[in-house]
Order: sequence, then structure tokens, then C-alpha cells
Amino acid sequence: MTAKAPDQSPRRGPGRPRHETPSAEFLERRESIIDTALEVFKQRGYDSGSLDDVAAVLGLRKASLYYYVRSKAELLYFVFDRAINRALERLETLTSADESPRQRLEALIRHQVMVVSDDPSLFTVFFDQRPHHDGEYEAEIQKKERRYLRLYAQGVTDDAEAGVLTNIDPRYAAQLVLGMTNWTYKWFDPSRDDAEALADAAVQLVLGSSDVDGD
Amino acid sequence: MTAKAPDQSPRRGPGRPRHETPSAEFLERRESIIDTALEVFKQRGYDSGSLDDVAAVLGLRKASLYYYVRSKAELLYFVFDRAINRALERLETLTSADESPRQRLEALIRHQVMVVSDDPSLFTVFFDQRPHHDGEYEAEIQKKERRYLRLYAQGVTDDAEAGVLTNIDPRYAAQLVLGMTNWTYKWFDPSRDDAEALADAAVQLVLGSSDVDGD
DNA sequence: CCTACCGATCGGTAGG
DNA sequence: CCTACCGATCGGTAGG
Repeated sequence: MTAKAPDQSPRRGPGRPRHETPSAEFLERRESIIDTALEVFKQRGYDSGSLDDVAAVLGLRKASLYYYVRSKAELLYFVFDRAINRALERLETLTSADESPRQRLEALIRHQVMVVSDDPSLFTVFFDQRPHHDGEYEAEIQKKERRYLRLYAQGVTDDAEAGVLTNIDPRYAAQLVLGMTNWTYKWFDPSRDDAEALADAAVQLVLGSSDVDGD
Repeated sequence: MTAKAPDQSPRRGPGRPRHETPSAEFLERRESIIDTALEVFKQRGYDSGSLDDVAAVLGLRKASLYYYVRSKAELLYFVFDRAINRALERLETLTSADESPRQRLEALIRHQVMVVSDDPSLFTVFFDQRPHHDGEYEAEIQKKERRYLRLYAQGVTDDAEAGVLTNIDPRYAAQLVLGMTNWTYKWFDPSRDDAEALADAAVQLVLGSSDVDGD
């Protein structure tokens, strides 16, 4: 439905290689472009942050970026994909830890608060620039995002079975918990707010119900 | 600090009149422009939604808008200010209702979930286009937003005193509760999700601790 | 409220 | 990886 350039290349995931085997230098160079793009988008947003800006930081001309990236939208996709992959890895090690359901859910909440409050403007890019993805890239992102959500839903479900949280739709509960923590990027000011205290409050708010010996 | 046009007019709040007394027709016309701008920004975002778009919907030329509005940024401010005022009114009647602390906090949560899930794309404008405000307008918005936050903080505090929520920083708790509910605009799909069920889940998640007779 | 238009920005391409 | 450039968009202004 959405207008899409009818390119002659056959079938291919978003952002696959231009060369059959990208050289190491090529990949390194592209990584640094992705780094820079993230910084530019953090500071100026996706719309206002231009490819000229990105190129300038790297001492290049805009046209040169097109050797590494096929479009601005693809560059945004690279920024996203890399970050999501890293976040998923961290989250998976976290949920596979050998702990009680309650401890695991608490860890999930704490983790998300700490990560977001550590660099709120980073999440301005991830949470607010989503609509700018081309439909092609968007699907890819959604898949990984759903995995992220499922990890939270599982955390909630385990906890519910252990009797800490009562009968709530796990998907709704997961979205609510994620919302509670993610929203942090909208208001958290590292120079004024205390991430630890906030994490405590978040855990308290959701799990405070059961057995808390508040000190 | 931020670059600002050095205009010769003396002191004046953002968005004040051009005429000493704007005529009724003038105000009406401007309201319809604000209506339209909201629709355009909802559909295309602030950056991509052009003044040409807004004018076209109204059967006008872009230049004509400048009779009613001094800049695109001011138009965004008008959109915000009107919505915030309405939201504040609703919230204030809600919190002044004669109910127990627990009922009041529950009402706050329910209200926010219902409002946001009713029209998620509306909140895409309010929550994600904030950075586009001129510094001059931003201050005005912040003031009202803080009032909004305070109403939530009060709700949490009252509840804490009644013993439902334990010792949590009221401001953090308020932000967390607001985040939990506001985040809805990022994922809620009216054709798939159930706002009532979500509201239940949200109330449950925060207040489920005390006396719930889950049916 | 309109016609006409400016100045600037920007993504992307040609062609090397 | 660069120079040069196109085509389009856009906010805003002049002047009526």
C-alpha cells in the first residue's frame, strides 16, 4: 500500500550488503557513521538532523555517505537495529539468571529504569523516531521489539503464578511495566533526579504489595 | 541562550493578540485553523506536516494563515495550550470529587488510560512534538504540565497516607503512574486492544495490593 | 485573504 | 571518496 520504490533486486532483508562480502574496513567505517548518526539524531532529531551534519562530523561530504548507506531511512534503521540487538542480549542474560520469579521481575524493572535514565536522549531517538522507518525496515524492528515485550510478559506471568501479581493479562501488564519505566526518558534529569531512588520506587509500586520490609 | 528573533515589541506572553481585541470571527477562524493543524500534525507529524497542508484543508493559501498565526511554532503552541487547558479542567473536576483516596487514585489511573487509548495518535503530537516548541512557548507549557503532575502526586500522597501505597517519593510515583498510562499511546490499537481491560490491569497493578476481590 | 516569490535546506544522483 | 548539481519542499515576506 505505501509507496515503495520498485527496485529490480530480488528478495532481500533490509540493509543487506551491497558487496557480496563487505570488507572489514567497510564495516568499520559504516559503524562509525552509525555512531555519528546516533549522536546527530539525539541532538537534533531525525528530521532536523541532516546527512550533511553527519558527514561534517566525520570530515566527509554528504555524497560519500551513500557509499555506505542507501538512504537516510536505512541509516536510521542501522542505528535502531544495532541498539535493539544489544538491548536484547542484555535482557536475555538477565532473564536467564537463576533467581526467584519475584527477583527476576524486580531485576527487569530495575534494569529498564537504569538503562533509560542513564541516557534519556538516546531513547528519544528510539521511542520517538519510529514512525520515520520505511515500511520495509519497520517489520524487522517490530519482530525484535515483540521479543523484548515477550520477555517482560514472561516475567510477569512467572510472578503471577508465584502469587505475587494477581490475574492480569500478561501482555497488558508487560506494556504497563515497560511504559512505567520507559517513560522515564521524558522527564528524567540526571542532574536532579536519582536513578536508584526511582528504580526503588518503581519496584515498590509494582511489587510493594507482597512482602516488603521497607527500611 | 537559544537564538531568538530580537523583535521590537516589548513584553508579552506567548501567543498574545495582534489586535487589541480580536473579533469573534477572528477567534473562530483561528480555532478552526488550530483544529486543522492538530489533524495534520496527528497524521504527518509536526516536521512533515506543512502549513501548505493545513491551508489546503481549509481551502486557503498558506500566506493567509499568517494573518491568524505568527509562525508554525506558534500554531503548535496553540494546539498544545488548548488541549492542556481542557485536560487540566477535566482532571481538576475529577480530583475534587468526594471519594476515598483509593477511589480517587483509581479514578486518576482509569481516566488517563481511557483518554489516551481513545485516540493514541493525538498523544503522539502532545508527547513527541514537545521539543519543537520555541523556548518562549515551552515555559508556558511546562507550567501547566507541572500542575498536571502535581494533581497526580497529590493523589498518590493521599493514598499513601491512607496506607495503600507505602513510602514512595510522590513525584516519582506520579511520574511512574503517568508513564504507565501515557505509554499506552505507543502501542494501543483500538481495533485489537480493550481499553477497559487495560484500565483494569493498570489499577490492579498499582492498587491490587490492598483489598481486591478479583472476580 | 491572495499572488508571487525569496532564501535556505535537504535527500539524492551523476560522473568521475 | 569528491565536485557539482537537480528537484522538491518549506517557512516566511512583500505588497496589495
